Amino acid sequence: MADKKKLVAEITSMDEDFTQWYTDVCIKADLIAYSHIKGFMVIKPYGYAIWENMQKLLDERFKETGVQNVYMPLLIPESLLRKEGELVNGFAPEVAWVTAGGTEPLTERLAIRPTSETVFSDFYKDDVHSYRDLPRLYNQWCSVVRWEKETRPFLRSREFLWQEGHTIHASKEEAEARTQQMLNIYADFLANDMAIPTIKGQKTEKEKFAGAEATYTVEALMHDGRALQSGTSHFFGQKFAKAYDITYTDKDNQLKYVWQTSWGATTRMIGAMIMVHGDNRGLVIPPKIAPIQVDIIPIQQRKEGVLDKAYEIRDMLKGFRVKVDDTDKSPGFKFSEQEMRGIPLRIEIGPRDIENGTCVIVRRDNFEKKEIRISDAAAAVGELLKTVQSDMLKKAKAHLEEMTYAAATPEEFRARFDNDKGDGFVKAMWCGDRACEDKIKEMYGVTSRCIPFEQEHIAGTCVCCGKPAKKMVLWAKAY
RNA sequence: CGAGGCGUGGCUCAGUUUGGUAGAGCGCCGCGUUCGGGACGCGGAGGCCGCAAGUUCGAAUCUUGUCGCCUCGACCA
Repeated sequence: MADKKKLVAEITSMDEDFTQWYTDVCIKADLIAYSHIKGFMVIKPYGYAIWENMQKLLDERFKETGVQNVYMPLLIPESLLRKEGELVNGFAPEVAWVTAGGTEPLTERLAIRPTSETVFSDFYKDDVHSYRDLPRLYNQWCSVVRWEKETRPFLRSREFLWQEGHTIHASKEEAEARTQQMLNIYADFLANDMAIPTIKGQKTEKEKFAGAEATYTVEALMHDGRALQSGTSHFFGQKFAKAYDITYTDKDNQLKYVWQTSWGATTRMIGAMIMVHGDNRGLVIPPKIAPIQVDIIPIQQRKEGVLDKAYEIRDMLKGFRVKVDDTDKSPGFKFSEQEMRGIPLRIEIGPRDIENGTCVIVRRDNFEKKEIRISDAAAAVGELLKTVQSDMLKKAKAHLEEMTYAAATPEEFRARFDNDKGDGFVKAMWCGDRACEDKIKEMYGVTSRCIPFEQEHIAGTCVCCGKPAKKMVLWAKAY
């Protein structure tokens, strides 16, 4: 098509410059605007609607497991933050501080929460007295601030929206089970709602959360072959319980420390959605979280009856999220905009169709186009949205598998990573030494993403040092 | 925090070398014609040239300082 170049002129091709493509999509799809402070972005209505849908679907899953929502203070006194050493050390470089109230300097400076383990712990300390009070399954939806050096929309902003669940339990087993349960919820949500397949596993000592005893993660693979941590769940053991003195009296009248977990997922998942599903025309949103699922575009809308028919079709599609684009832009403009915004289905309706009693329906994910009877619209849309949703997951799964390699030897490992291309996940054996992890990162810019739950035997020796290997690790360049 | 780049209508930028009446395209507003892949005509609105101090008769342009943004590294959801 002669106009093809012009059509996509506003979005940089992802093959040409993936980073620029990503930024272009964020802006052109109307998700965000930059603010005047580095790392703080405006999430526009369309972007926020995506987040709201994600929140709703996640929140439902949480609540099904007994989780309750709460809200905790934004500010944390420095003394409170400092009670658990590892957490402070982990976050110290990126904490933002409040040092004055009005015109008066504060006697103790206050941290803007980078995460709320300390606040929850401090609260639980007085809130829980008996085994009858356990478990506590609290979650909050809020924003946190971490003063990152380099920032990118959704992937790494200084303020980001998330949920943080913080639970306390009477037994170690129960807390560990909760950690796994929440990780499974993330994996399930990502696969079934966001159409993003992930690899589940445990973080190494080097990569685990500051203060955690064990950190579990779901790792997704972006279109450019880089990994993105898309949800984490931590088992804290009794570390915070001891630092913050969270005790309860058990059935046997003994004073005991609680067992604790936390788990979080962020607006970063929107970045994952963009980079997993997007293409050179822009965003592609999975139907279950798309703010608009069907965009009805009238052709020659000023002709008698066209707009009426468009509204009529909209009314037939009750139960779906439908928009009629009745602005006076040209149809070509509307097509491009619908594609840029990743709306899963487009219905074209013009005088020609009306005469035949048909309309044209086009899929965003693969541009497949077909003519259907207007009377069949509701059934066809319902069917197609399901198909698009599952096809998107299939496609993403195929990409993940295609981009996952096994490296048995240092040479094979090098061959995958010692260049700008050929990223992806690499499964390789590891001896368990931090030194090898550090060395691999230094040599290739590659980090251990996780020790997958589903272990395979790739080789007998470590891919770095050649000593006997303990675990198979999933390696990748990461965002 | 290191290295580079950039601050001029909403956006992308020209103008800065050589100081002399603030420009273009896109977008926006109005009217009309269009409409099956980013339409067109006519009319219109919109700028303390990031901020501050200096040099000068005169500064978007020169000097100094300062603030901010972008990209890439080290650190991180």
